[in-house]
Amino acid sequence: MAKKTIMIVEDDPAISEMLSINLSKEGYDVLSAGSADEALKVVEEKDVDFFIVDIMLPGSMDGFDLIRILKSSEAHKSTPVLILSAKDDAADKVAGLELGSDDYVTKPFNVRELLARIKSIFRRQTTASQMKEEGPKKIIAKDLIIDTERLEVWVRGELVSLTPLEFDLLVFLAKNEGKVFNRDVLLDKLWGYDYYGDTRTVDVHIRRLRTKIEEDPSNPKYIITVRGKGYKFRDPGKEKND
Amino acid sequence: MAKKTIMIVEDDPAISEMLSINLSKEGYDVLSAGSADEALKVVEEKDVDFFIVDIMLPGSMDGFDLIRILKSSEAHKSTPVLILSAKDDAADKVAGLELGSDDYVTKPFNVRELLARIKSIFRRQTTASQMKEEGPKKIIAKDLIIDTERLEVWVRGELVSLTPLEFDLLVFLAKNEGKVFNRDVLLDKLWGYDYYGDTRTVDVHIRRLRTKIEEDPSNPKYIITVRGKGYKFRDPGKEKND
DNA sequence: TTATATTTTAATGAATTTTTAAGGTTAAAA
DNA sequence: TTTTAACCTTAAAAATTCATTAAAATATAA
Repeated sequence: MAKKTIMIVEDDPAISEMLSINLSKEGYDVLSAGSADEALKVVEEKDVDFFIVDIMLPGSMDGFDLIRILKSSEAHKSTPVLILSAKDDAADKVAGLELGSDDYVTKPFNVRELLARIKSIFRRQTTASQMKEEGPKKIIAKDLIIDTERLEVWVRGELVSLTPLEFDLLVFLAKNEGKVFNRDVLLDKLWGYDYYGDTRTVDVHIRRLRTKIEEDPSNPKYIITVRGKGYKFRDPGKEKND
Repeated sequence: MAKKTIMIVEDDPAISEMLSINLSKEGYDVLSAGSADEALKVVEEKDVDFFIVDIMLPGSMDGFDLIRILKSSEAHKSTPVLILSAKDDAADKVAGLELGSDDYVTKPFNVRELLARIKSIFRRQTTASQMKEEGPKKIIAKDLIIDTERLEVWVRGELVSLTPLEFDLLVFLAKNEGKVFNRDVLLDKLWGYDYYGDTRTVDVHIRRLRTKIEEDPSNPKYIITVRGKGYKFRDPGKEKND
């Protein structure tokens, strides 16, 4: 059987090169691109059997856009795609899987594991469609409805407009109703491991979220502060502890 | 929380000192070494939680050698390492990443960013260890329910509000039901090894905890004083033993 | 590009938590 | 009984954490 060709689409040259070295060592042919545009150009000329795609890419297209284009092309509609991402965000993961990606790996990753996963994907390269459902499409908590499919949030019958970050934050907290998350965990989950900003930035987003979904933002019913520990989502409709 | 110790391995005293001052200001304990040899000596005697390593070092070993040795030791195989380098060389970066370093910063660097990166590396380290949650999510002792996920405590059907320290103290004692801890051990476990305050401060927190969870705080059922020895948690539901 | 929306930083004050300190109480030893 | 050491209790000082706002920086869309 001919050598398989793997394309890495990743803007960090260090990661790209490290992957390239390791994949070559494993016996794959490797192509690299630093952006989605570049990747599409290369794909025109070379045969690619597998894509490793970073979500965060420079330029007008991100990794999702690239995957969308690839999957809509005749040549690559069933070529495996593995997503690399800085954040372990369920929404991103779902989005990727819905686009037809085969795996989702969070940076920083273990190289051995990554190689194993690639091998495994090649092995079971049958009809993929093993999309695992992650939670309900709609989250309803009292007067709050979060539609994760339409990306809409309704409060007391009104559609409210959230920014992407606010939406992700709300969905993450709501999907883990009751569980307390400290700021560091939230930064990792929603901003990604390579976020170098201030931890207080979480507070500000919580505040803005509250002004949008709470009746009285200073006395929140949904997004609760657990002093010294973090924040949690509460469903005011549910009764006490069991 | 205990203070983290960062070791700087850098031969340029100007850079070393500048980093040292800034890291101290951020609340870290700082150790310095001017060569790999020196670093290895210090590591024998002191606990180090993070290494900042310059690649170009005087003597027979360079930064890569040092990292290789550290990573092969049991004590530091998973201690974070940040590489400082004068050249923004992809090959060096790759080599560093392959050795297991966590970040790579090129001189001259922005101090603010460096501090942020260190913080971020610590962040994902702690979140990684938080993943392996041990013990049950709920601790139940007679009329007392401790929910370690929601960070809630229920007493006789009522939700009581504890401060972070009170909560941690209660969880620690309850997880070790029956075992007696003296004040010094409690200070070590809950305040951190570098706490230099009064040992009586434990009494005060025990007192406040009792007023919140005990029916009669002066005749406690849950948090028992063992005179001359310390405190222990008891489950009044269980039968007594000698 | 400019304009607009979003995100981050920074700074203040308020509220809560933690520590200190000091006198009171209790239990065991002298 | 007296003494002593350990513990309890309370109040106030000190430190920390959070909410809030506005402005600066950044990203996105027109």
